[in-house]
Amino acid sequence: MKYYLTTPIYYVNAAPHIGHAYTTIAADTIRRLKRMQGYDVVLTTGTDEHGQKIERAAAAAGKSPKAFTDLISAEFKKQWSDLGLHIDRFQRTTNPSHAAVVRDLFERCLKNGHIYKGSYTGQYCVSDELYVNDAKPGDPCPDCGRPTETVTEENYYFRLSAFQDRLLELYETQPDFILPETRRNEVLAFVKGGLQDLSISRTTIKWGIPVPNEEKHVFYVWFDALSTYMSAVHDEKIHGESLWPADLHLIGKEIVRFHAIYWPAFLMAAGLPLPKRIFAHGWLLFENDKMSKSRGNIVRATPIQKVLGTDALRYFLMREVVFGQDGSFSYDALVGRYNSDLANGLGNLASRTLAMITQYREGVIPEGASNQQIAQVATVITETALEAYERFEFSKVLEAVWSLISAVDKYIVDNAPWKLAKNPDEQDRLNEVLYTAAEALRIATGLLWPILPESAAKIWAQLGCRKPLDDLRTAELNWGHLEGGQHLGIPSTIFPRADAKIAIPQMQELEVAEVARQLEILGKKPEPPAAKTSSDSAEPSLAKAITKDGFITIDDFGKVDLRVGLVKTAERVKGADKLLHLHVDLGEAEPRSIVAGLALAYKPEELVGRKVVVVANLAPRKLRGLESNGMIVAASREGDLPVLASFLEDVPVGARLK
RNA sequence: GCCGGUGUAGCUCAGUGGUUAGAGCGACGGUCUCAUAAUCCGUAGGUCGUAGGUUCGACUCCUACCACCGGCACCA
Repeated sequence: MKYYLTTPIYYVNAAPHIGHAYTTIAADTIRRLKRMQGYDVVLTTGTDEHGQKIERAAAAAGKSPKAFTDLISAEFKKQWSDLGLHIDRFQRTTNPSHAAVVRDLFERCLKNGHIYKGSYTGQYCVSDELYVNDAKPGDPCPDCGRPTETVTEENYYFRLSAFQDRLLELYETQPDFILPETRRNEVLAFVKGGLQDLSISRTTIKWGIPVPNEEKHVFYVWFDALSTYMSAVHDEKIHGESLWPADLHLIGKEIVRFHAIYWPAFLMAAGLPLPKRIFAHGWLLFENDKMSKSRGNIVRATPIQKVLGTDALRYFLMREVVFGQDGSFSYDALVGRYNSDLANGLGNLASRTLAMITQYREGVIPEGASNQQIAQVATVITETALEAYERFEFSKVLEAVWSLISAVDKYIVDNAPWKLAKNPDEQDRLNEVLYTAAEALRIATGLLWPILPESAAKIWAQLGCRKPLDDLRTAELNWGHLEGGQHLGIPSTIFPRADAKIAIPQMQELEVAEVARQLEILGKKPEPPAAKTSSDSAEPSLAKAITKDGFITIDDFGKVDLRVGLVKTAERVKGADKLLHLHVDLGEAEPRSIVAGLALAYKPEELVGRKVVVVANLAPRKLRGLESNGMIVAASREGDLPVLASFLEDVPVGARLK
């Protein structure tokens, strides 16, 4: 039986970080689990390399798109190999074999009448390659906040609207198509709300896969990217069984819609088999904050690996985070888990068990009976762990295995083999204790292999087991498979205790170096995180006004009429979380009516009587039916609340800023 | 605004209509000595978000409210 699973293909506008690693580590774990269950497993990952954003990033780095994406794609590939992840296929959207599959998917949909040509005039966000319906010229992008550009484009459209019923039927008949259930409910709500046709081509972009028989069109990112799941295993078979459809798409929760709605609809339209399951995991937070570029709190995997080892990272991610929910990363918690669970728990049990067999039995695992209670415990726990694995409940798997570890620790103390060793009449009992401990350790190690492949292999070898863990099958986790008479391997410490005071600064230093290295590869100069936002976000749409040197002229600035205003009234706008309706005195005949998105940051009463900076000559517009004549100036960073510009000294109402 | 989720010991979480609400980690005390100053044993007195209600009895059921999170809408 084959089992085909995928990670998302990662967008090469950023270098790999712990979030990418989280998904891919989980995929590697599932891959090993399925392997242990006897499947012929294939795991695919890759890189998503097309789009205007990449074109621009490449240009900024002084490289051709191809050279740029080659470089970053190689970074991802290297990251997985550094982390010891077993990747079977690494697919790139720039791979020629991929383009053929995309065109084929398109032509099938076209032939079946699910694609038509239409045209779109409106606002477009270059950064997200997103059409922003209902936006006006100059409006910012709903997603990233960067200014949108006005475009008129002829596009190919996918008739997504026609698939509402079939999608709902899919979710109905296959309740576990989307997991966890909260994600399924969200998708259901979204689809029930009605689906709009989807534009699947772009003429504004050159860097992409050309649409068949078209000069100007290239495929839109999702039509292109999702197809890698098929192109990576195109027409491949294992023992006569086709790899497609995928058994599992492992994704992050931010891309559920594309995988659970668009992708099955594309495949239905093309008359191709659908993937069997989509599992969306949660986000990794940094000390309960969202990790983001603008906060500068993104963590990389490599520094952790270098200081504590890959398995420490894998263990932490799988144990601390409930798979499917958001979880939080911190260096303290990482080192805490490492020391208390890995060093004191698993590592120490291996160490004491092997040491005793070495000292008392010259490194040979004794023959004879084993303790029935421990055997029973091991059997039950193995069952529990395998069931939890089946549901991808990795933290429960680990809890179960650790309860076996503590049962064995207790058993050892209760039986005090060091006392038995001194008594010639107790040699049989000593054999029993040593064998029991070793066999329990073997089973725990086998169960842990999918999550801790490196350390499991070490313990396995130290136990003297020869068979590669990759060939271990779940049936061999039954009690009693350990051979008496087997010679131990060479002992070594698996998880040396870490001193948090040393390890954490070490990781943080390596982190700084890694960030610098990645920035260099991306062709960006290292700069302090706080300064990054402005250069990042401003460039696209100001391009026309900005001169070659990146400066505007005094005349350009003069066009903006900034005035000091006094807030006279402020109230919340009904039905909008973020909006406040203000009346602001600019020294004119009447206070101006201005609607501002400040409600999350300020209470209405905090604003009344406050002096603010107003863009006085902004074109009027209506928001929620309220006239807005101007804009309140506030400092804002992506993901943060706005902070009003204000004055330390008193200034008269109506004064111009220049 | 609509829909959904969460709120339990310092931290991470489990939990059931009913005697004194649990686990792991951390902390403190003790113990063994095979072991990575590890193990093992003992100790932790937390208004089970707030306020009501149903009930003989609620942490567990209902209602309202608060906080946080997510989706959608709105908006930026």
